[in-house]
Amino acid sequence: MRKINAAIPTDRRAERTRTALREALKDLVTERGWDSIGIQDLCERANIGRSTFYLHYPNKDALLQGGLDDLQAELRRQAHSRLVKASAHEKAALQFVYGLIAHAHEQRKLFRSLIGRRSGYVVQQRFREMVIRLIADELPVATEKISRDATVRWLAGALVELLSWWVEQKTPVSPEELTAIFKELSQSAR
Amino acid sequence: MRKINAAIPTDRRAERTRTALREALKDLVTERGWDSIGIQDLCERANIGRSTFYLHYPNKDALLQGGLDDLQAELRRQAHSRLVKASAHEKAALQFVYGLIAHAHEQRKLFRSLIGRRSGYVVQQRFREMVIRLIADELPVATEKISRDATVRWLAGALVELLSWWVEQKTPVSPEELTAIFKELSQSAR
DNA sequence: CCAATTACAGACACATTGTTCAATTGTGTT
DNA sequence: AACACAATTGAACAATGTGTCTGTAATTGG
Repeated sequence: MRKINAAIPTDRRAERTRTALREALKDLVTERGWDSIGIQDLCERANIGRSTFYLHYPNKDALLQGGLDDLQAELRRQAHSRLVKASAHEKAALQFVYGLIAHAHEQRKLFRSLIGRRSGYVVQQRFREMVIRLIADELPVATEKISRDATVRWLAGALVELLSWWVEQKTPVSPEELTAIFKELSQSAR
Repeated sequence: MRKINAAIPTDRRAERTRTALREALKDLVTERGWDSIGIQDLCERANIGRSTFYLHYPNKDALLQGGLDDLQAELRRQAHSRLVKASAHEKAALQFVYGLIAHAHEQRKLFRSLIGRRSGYVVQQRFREMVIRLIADELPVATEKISRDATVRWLAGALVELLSWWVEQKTPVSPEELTAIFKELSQSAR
């Protein structure tokens, strides 16, 4: 293993290289999914020497890590702002759900690659973990006999899978409809 | 690609190599997860020549698929026999759920590697597809406005994720309890 | 401007994959 | 038991990808 300067890049070149790589990753994931992408491809797309890649990241996964952190941060921001704007009686749980769905709608192609059939393990896994965290934050504390953890996981799995179905759908279901469907189906969790 | 005789093997040797390979897969997945397993490893563990592998399966995935197909068939059989024995008022759908959960309970370690955090993308994907197929078969035809496909995916995602949670749990929840939890949570789908 | 950092191309050893082939062994059948 | 046939084997092969290391050139921050 080599020493990686994964900390805050001060040099403009490093900055450029990294953003170029992230853009390339996003593009390629959108086009071809995760698994078929090699480091070669990334570097070519990013116009970067292959050996340069290893100066920044030890492998593909490490590169992905950063990108998903960004996505998660954005989703959290969205969820929060929507929550603030929501009227009082709308302040039910799972407000972020619509935010997530809307976001998936806007970036349909990206999400198709993120959670669709062609995506890769790391991506799906991280995405699901993210949704689990989001739900864990927003789900009201259960008083029933069913374990809260179990409910969270159950709900997250359902949401992610439903999203993955939706994103590959050809006939359009509106984000509002999908949100309604999900809430209708998942009402037992309240 | 090569021609694969995936049909019913009449020759004992073929039979033996296949079961040996499946056993090896099961063992290795349990020990090391999916990703780190190479075809080399499989053959060594199964005591099989590497070129022999390709006479039966084109790649790792195909081997896995075969195993999962068996599991699916077995679960279907179980579900059917349960359904026959069930009393009239018990004849709810999704009879296979308990079978799946019980199976996961018996082979906890295997399932942990199959659908747990350390598993690989292909495995999770194939497993989920299997569950989707099972649910699609057993879910009563919906008459409501919610798309049946959506419901199926929603339910499958929930079940798989719940299983994945359960299998990594330390404090024991019994298979019966888990089945109850799942049905309780998912009752909106009826 | 200068010293330090970063990028680069190319080459290297290494691992893995999937294919081919001739020779050998095991099987089902008669 | 003998036969024809199917499966297995090990070895060799090209192709691909990975991670490392080099010397050199370019860019940067101070």
